[in-house]
Amino acid sequence: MNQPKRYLDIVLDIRKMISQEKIRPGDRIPSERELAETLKVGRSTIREALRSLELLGLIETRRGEGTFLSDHRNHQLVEVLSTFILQDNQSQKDVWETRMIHEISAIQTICGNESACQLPVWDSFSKRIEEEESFLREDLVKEIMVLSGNRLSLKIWLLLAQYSGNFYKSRVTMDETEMIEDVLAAIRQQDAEKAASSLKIWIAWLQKESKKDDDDT
Amino acid sequence: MNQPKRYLDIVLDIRKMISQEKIRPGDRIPSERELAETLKVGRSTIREALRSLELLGLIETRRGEGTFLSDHRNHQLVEVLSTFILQDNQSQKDVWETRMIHEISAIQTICGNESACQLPVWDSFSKRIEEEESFLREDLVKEIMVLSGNRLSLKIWLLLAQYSGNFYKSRVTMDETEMIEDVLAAIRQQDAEKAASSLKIWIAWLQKESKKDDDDT
DNA sequence: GGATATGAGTGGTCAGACCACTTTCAAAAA
DNA sequence: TTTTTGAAAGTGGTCTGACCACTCATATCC
Repeated sequence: MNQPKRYLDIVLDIRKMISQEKIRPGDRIPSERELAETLKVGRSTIREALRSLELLGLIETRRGEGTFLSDHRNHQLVEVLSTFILQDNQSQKDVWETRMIHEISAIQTICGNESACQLPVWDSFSKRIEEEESFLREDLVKEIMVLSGNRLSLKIWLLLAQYSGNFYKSRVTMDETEMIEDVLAAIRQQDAEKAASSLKIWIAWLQKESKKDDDDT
Repeated sequence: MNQPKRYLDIVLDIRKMISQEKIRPGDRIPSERELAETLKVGRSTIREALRSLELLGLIETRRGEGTFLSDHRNHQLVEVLSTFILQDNQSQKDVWETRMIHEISAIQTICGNESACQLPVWDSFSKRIEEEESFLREDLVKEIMVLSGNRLSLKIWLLLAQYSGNFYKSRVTMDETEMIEDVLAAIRQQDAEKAASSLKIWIAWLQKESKKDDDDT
């Protein structure tokens, strides 16, 4: 009789307890020793359940204080999973493409928002280009991702950026200033269509250059 | 000095070990006692790390046999998470939106591929609608995701689908057959523009209905 | 040769012991 | 009286050692 794992029951018990006791995000949940006693299991079993929930970002533990129901702002789950998922050598192409999916969607979202398009940030990038004061490629794209307002998409994007090699984290060169200006101009004009296509062109160029770098290595 | 949790290090250590030893899905990973000795920590700490990974569906344990690397398809994550996480309106919205980003991108990719658009799968869905033989919403969208050819995007989508509640996993109703037919028709015509907008309309409707369900609960 | 018993190895669970840390609150100092 | 101090209680973090239940390979017996 291969009985189901205790710690999984505990996970459900804790969930039930939380809903019954009306514990809200940020509230403290009973201590490990307390739970062990009321649920009539060993403390280590309780801990296995709690550690699982913690890795999922559902609870938060502070030594000396207790265990708290998380307000699940942090999906650290995604991070852990991705490091596992991406390790089976997914083609670099998929990473670039997927990151681009998020970037294109973000820039289109922004173009639908007038106030976002008229932010001084965009002018500041243009100015830096004019004055030949370089900046990180990532900074510009990150601005777009943040302003899109989708925090989950931003998280995924940040993750993907890590897997895209160092190229994305380096500075813009003279060769690409024109493409970047196209993107910035499209944003100012709130032209979602043009913004998307300009961004695509830039990213495609970046990907090609990035590949060159890889071959050198 | 509030040092970081040991078990989190262990999670990373195990991941490193997996990639270094070239352990593939289905393979056995070292026993708990072995890991405890080589990583120089107590067995209970190892277990906390392993239990976490198990809840994520990354590993699978069989009493008397050992611990095995899973092919990350596990479900129990779904139930636990869906009941816990995402009462937060904003993050729920983000999940839907992000999933849609991937879906729209996938359908556009497909429309650029003639052979994919003329697959008999699409007709089979149409036929089932005509004959009022229902099917799972997820099945149709999953087909789109798979055919897009981006495995990373597919994996992220699968993850997000787990967070999206049960609604996506239920069957299509009469109310939405027209919207679905629009999508299928656009695919057949390889009209990326129309396919994207039709899909958007359907998803928006789904999201609204899903919300109704939540309110009832 | 085939059925059976045994033992080694594995995960599952528990109890108890420290440790490091935080909070609390009463006693001591101002 | 007010402030400071510090001891105690409570918490999570970790380790150890001990069983249990189970699987599997091997040896043993018919």
